[in-house]
Amino acid sequence: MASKANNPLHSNYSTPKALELESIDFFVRLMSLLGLPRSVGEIYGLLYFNHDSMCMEQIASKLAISIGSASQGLKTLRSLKAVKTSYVPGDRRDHYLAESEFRRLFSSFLKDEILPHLESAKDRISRMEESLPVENQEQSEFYNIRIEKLKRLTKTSGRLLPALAGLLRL
Amino acid sequence: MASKANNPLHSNYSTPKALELESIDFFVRLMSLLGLPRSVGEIYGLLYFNHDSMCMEQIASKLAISIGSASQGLKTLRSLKAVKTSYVPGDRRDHYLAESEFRRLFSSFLKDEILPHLESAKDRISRMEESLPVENQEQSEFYNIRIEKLKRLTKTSGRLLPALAGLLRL
DNA sequence: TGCACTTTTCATTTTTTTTTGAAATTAATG
DNA sequence: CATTAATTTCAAAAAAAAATGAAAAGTGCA
Repeated sequence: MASKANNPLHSNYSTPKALELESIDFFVRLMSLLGLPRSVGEIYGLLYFNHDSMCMEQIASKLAISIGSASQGLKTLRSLKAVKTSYVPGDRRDHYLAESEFRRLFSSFLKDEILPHLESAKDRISRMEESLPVENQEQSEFYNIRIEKLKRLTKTSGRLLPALAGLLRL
Repeated sequence: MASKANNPLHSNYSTPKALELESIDFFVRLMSLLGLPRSVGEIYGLLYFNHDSMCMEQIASKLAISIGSASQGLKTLRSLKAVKTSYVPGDRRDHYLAESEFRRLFSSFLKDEILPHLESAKDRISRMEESLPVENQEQSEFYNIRIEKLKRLTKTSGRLLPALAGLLRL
């Protein structure tokens, strides 16, 4: 414990409680908007205002969640590039810091969660075209217009979303 | 039934089964991406390739869902302006058609689901600023930078999202 | 290599969300 | 205005998602 006080890597400042709670609240809501579980938001919210890195056990006990949740949540955050690990000499545990560039988080999110759906949407639209009735003129017209709109939707999304992520240099 | 065959408002064309299934599949996934329940996607997917309007009972029985689900789902779709009702003479039931302009759907979605969160995020950030410690210089610096990033995130989102909805004139 | 510690995995439990369907409400018709 | 049809509501059931925690797997150090 004395070593921690002397270690320049540890500032020993603890986040003010009220700030920490607001932060957790903020990110729980944000992550839930992205369809991510509560625990992921809690972990990121906790790390976001923490000057020092934390190991998994600290995170779990501070948030009063299980180590299973913490492990899963950190895995998700790592895959989103929303946390980075920091090396702490003399400690073999992994230590985590929040990646405060949201752009990374959003662009990984787009890549992981949205783009795969866009891909499969294209396939689905192709299958729709194959299943169109050939006979009736008036009727085909209606179906073609609808399919055209779906194509525009996927095309526009495929262009707009990555551009959006790029704009988010916060 | 003979009256239906003679009624110009009813084209009597039924959507090809394969097309209908692909459509339902497509919109179930899309709606689920927006956090909306399966039944909402099913209903919209069914209506999207239907030339004629359908009443709630028809929708529920075609999709094999309860009338409770159908009622709830249509309520959601109405609030998103994703369906419109059409008047059918001599029938007191409501009849529904898909609104095929996705722009409406997305802009209502933004207004209903996203913007309220942005509002409350602003309040939360204000509270964070109030709970900052006044003492330590070095430490305040860190917190201020983080809070600044949150502000930029909410400001950028508040500008970008409505602009995005505008761009979606599909 | 073997030990001790750390992290991940995953079957089970808990919580949350969605669906159901019957009762209540609303609205149209004779 | 009473009857009947259509729709909504909502408590309960079912399904889906998330959290738990103990066992398994991984990892570094002596």
